[in-house]
Amino acid sequence: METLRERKRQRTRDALVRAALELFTTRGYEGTTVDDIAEAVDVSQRTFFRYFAGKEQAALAVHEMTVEHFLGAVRERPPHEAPMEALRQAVLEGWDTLNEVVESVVPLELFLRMFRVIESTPVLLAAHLRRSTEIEDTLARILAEREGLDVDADPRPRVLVAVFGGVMRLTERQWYADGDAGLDAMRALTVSYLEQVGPVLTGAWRTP
Amino acid sequence: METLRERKRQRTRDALVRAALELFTTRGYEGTTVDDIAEAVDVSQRTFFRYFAGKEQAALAVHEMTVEHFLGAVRERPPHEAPMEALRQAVLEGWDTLNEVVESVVPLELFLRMFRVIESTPVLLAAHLRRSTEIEDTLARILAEREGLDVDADPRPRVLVAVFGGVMRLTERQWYADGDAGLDAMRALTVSYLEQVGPVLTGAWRTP
DNA sequence: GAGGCTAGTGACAGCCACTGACAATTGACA
DNA sequence: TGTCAATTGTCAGTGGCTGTCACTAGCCTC
Repeated sequence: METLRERKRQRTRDALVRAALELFTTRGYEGTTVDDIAEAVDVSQRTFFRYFAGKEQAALAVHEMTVEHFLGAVRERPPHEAPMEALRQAVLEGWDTLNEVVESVVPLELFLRMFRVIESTPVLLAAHLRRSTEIEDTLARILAEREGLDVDADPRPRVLVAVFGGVMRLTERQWYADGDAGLDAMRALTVSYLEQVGPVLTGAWRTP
Repeated sequence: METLRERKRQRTRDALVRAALELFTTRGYEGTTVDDIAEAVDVSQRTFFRYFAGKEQAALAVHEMTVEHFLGAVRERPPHEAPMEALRQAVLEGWDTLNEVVESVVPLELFLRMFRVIESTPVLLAAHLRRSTEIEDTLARILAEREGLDVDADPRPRVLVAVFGGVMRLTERQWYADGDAGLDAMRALTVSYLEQVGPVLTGAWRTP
């Protein structure tokens, strides 16, 4: 962020994200046109598309920042932790420090509202899920390297990450279904669901 | 499929699906316009949209039939089976009998080619994944009823299905990555990944 | 500090997915 | 056979997205 040019560019991009999220969370995603967003920031529609590959990308831009944050947390977990525990700690750390990451662009509250728009807008949810599978691939590679395994020869990293990813998406979905829950509720759900994975596989449900 | 009207309608729909899949698998999804498909069947573009809510839906139409087939198989599993085992048997049964389901509309080989187009086309993959989460919700309800549980009070059905779903999506992804594998390879991957879920969670990877 | 270079932008034209409205046609059924 | 309902084609329009081209503004060199 040195030159004036780069600063201006960053400011335009942030302004577009803010305007987009503000509009999406009030008028809805489909109810907002790209022209609306561009007009709110006073740039041309063409310029919007020079910053984002599509309307979706603008909607998911802040989310993407939190993903990078989470991946960083995973990479910095101590090597002695078991793989699943490393993932668990990294997500929890992610929720706990989400505030700082998000607030550099938009208020946390706007981010949470946008989260719900994503969950409730089919095309956004779809894009979010697709991105999640890409993240799973990255995660599998990180874990494989951690454990000194070849991710293409040993299926275990991918299987573990698949299980973890499945539970994370369940967490998001249920957090959304819960209504207007906050980050603390998200954290609690994460803990709760992850600790059920083991027991649930035994299958002796009728005799608790 | 009684009246002439219903038969004609079904024939038009099947023709659209066949034409769509044929074009998608040769020219690619993005490289095919709705007009192309409509023209191939000699109907207007407007008519296409009376049969499908969008280009995506036509691309996923055959897949949707296999989903219904799978859900039926789950519902008919004997009640004494443990939940995860019921899911496991139902998927395997699904792969084994896929042929009969698919061939009523398109050749199996075309379906498999289309499967690869879905996996490699971002917007289609996204739509497919979103549909998968809806299926998971249905599955959780089926399992809950099976076990006499309240799906909203007891998280276990959803957690189990989330794990299962995660592994299934991994299966699809790896099957695609394998290149030009057939249904038997898909079946083998399913078995292999599911039996690794238990061991993988213990986390003692470095001492096999 | 003048002039050239390049990134960023606006304006315009055009493609394609998708929708609403209306008129024409065709099968169903009394 | 005539009426009703379902199906279809045509047309017009919206919105996401892209290519092109000329213009401006920050950057860098001499």
